[in-house]
Parts: sequence; structure tokens; C-alpha cells
Amino acid sequence: MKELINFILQFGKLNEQQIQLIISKATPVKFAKEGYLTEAGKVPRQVGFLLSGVVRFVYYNNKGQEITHYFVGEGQFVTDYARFETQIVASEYIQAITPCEFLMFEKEDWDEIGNTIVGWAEIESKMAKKCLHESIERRSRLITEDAASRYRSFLTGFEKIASRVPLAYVASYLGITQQSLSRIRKNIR
Amino acid sequence: MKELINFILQFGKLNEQQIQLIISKATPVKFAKEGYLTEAGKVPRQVGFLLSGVVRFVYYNNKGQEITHYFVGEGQFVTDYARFETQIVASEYIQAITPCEFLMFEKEDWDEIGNTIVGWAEIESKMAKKCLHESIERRSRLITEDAASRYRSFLTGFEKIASRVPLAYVASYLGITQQSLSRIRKNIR
DNA sequence: GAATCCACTGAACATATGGTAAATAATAAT
DNA sequence: ATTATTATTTACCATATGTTCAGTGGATTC
Repeated sequence: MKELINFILQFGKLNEQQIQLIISKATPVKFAKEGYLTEAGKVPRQVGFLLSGVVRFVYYNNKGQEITHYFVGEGQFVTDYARFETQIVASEYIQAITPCEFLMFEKEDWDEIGNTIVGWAEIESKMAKKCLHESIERRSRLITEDAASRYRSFLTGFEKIASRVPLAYVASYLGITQQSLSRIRKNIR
Repeated sequence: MKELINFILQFGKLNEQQIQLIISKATPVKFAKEGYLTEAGKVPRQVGFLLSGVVRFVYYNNKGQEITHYFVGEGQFVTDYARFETQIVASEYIQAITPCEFLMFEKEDWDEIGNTIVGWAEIESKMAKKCLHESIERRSRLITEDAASRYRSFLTGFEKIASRVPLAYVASYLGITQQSLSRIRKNIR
């Protein structure tokens, strides 16, 4: 629980009562490897705070290609934010790459937290803006760096999880083929 | 003013009093072509709602290359959100590509709006999440589409402003050189 | 209206990455 | 252990895009 609270405290203050409210709504849930936290076509009903394991965000683009667009490791919230909030059918999958442990929040409880804790919307807004900023940075790398240097950025940016992610997913994330990434890895060492 | 209010109403409800508060804080401001709304190294003090003109978001990456990472046309808010909010020194420039007319909000007034209007943080949060979602989509195109098809996406996605943006900026946005874009344009027609 | 500047186009060659197909290596299943 | 399955590496050639350099056309300035 400590990880969860500390994570949130990065974005705003909470008093003891508010912390207790959050904790009271969190349910420990485990996912097996390759389990789906969110599936395209379904409405996301939960947000999870990832305690252990690695997760990827996946979708199929209009050419039917599977794109892994992000990885999340321990110590982050995981959900299809936009669709969770609006309760619209998701367009992406969130899949456990390794076995995962979450602290899970149901939509109703999450809403209660939002309605009860003054300043919660601001906390969420800050989280979203941080994600936005990171997303812009990632796009930037895609434009200005070649695949080898993007792979190096991946290795440092996802240091703790890099070794736990299959190469094919990493290649998709980097925007190259598996074969290219394999070639790059050979030349880097 | 109508454009401004309608834009905000997409993200949440406002009563008449709240609308009046927002209007009372908006100041019309004009920018000449190539003027800077925000400069890297300075703390952004304003948010502008763009009434006419086109603006680009620019930064210099660690290789010193100038990257145009986004365009905004009429009917959108324009600022370095994250830096404006946190009042941290900006890392990017926001530059008028054409002469621009804004409804400008000073930081203090924007804060007052935020503190006065119940539900404002939620509105901002939704705006940020929408931006985040678009940002992810753009990254996706970069990964899965070749330059020609990205250019076509640009033409439709920025239909109203495409013709007003110099080719070099578009090329930078698409992640290719000016020469490549020129070549692509030749082959598309 | 000449001179200057800037945006854009074009061509020739270099290179990174893709596509295809196959060979190994690692992991899981029996 | 053996087999079956999946993940990764390799090799070959095709191609999109980069790089460099030059040229053209349209603005802008004097």
C-alpha cells in the first residue's frame, strides 16, 4: 500500500482520512501472464496500481498490425484512462507480460474517491499531463533518433523491465521489425 | 467569445455566471507572424485561445535539431500546459506561423478561474486526456505508416491549416527531411 | 527592376530498415 | 529426455528515406 500512496503523493497532498479512503477501496488482484486487464471492445471497469510485474498497452491499427505502444512496470497506475473515465468501449488491450499483482479499484469506488477527496481532479489532471509530456518525448525520439539510439533510450528508460519484455514487443514499440532489432542488438555489444 | 465558450463546453458544463467569469478574464491579443507565445528558458505566464491563425510547437532536441511537434489552428487552447501549470521554465517554443489573434489569460486569472469554478479541474483533466490520446495516435502513425501515408493523414487531420504551414515545418512534424516531403508530394498527385 | 533572400524542387548516391525465408536457440509440454 | 512450440538470430535482396548539392521560382527589399 505504501507504494500506492507515495505514488499519489507525488501529484498532490492527502490527509490521513483521505489515505484511508483510498486504501479501503483497493483490492489486491493477481493476473496470470498474458492475462488481459482491459480488452478492446469492452468498457474498462477498473484501474489498477501495479505492485509487481510488467504490462503492455496494445492495439491493432487499421492495417491489422499489432502495436505495443507502451510498457508499464511496478509502481504505476494502469488503465485505459480516457475510456475508463468516459466508460466508452476500449480500443486497446492491456496485457500482462509477466504475472502481475495489482491493487485494483472499481469504477464506482474510483468515482467515490474522486467525489470525496477535494483536489482529486487536480491530481488526476497532473498525472494525465505527465503522461502527455512523456508521450510527446517518445514521439520526438521516434522522429529524431535512429532505431539503435531509440533502443538505447528504451534500455535506460525502461531499465527495470527491459529484460522481462519479449523482443518482438520491444521492436513494435520502437517502430521496427523484430529482425531489425535483433540486428541492432548484435551491433551494439 | 462564442468559440471559446463552446470549446470549453465540450468538456464540462458551465452556468451563466461561470461563463461571465471566464469572459471577464479574456484579453484579445494579436501576434505577428513568427512571434513567440512561449519561449524555451522562460516561464509561461499565459494561456491563449486561438481565434485566428496557425501556431506551431517547436523545440530543439539534444542534437540541436529543430523539431516541430504540433500545429494548432483556430479554436483551440494554446500553451505549454505542463510548464504553465507548474510555472517551470519552458523547454519549447510556441510560435505564430501566421498572424494570430488570441483570447489571452494571465496565469493569475487562470488560477482564479480554476479556484472559482467547481469542476474546472475536471474540465482541464479531460482536455489533457484528449491531448494525450491524440498524441498516442500520432505516435502510432509514425510507427505504422510510411511517410507518404503520414503526409496524407496530416492533410486530413490538419485540413484547415495544411496550406498555411511551410513545407519544412510539415516535414519536421512528419519526421522526414524537406526533400523527402517534396518528393512525396510530387508522387502523390 | 535588379538584387537578395527564402521556400521549394530535383537528382545522384549512400544507408538504414523492411520483407521474406530459413536456421538456431530457448521454453514449454508430454 | 524427447518432442513440440515459441523466441531470437541470420542472410539476402528490395526499397524508402537521408545526405549532399544544385537549381528554380516567388517574395521582399532597396
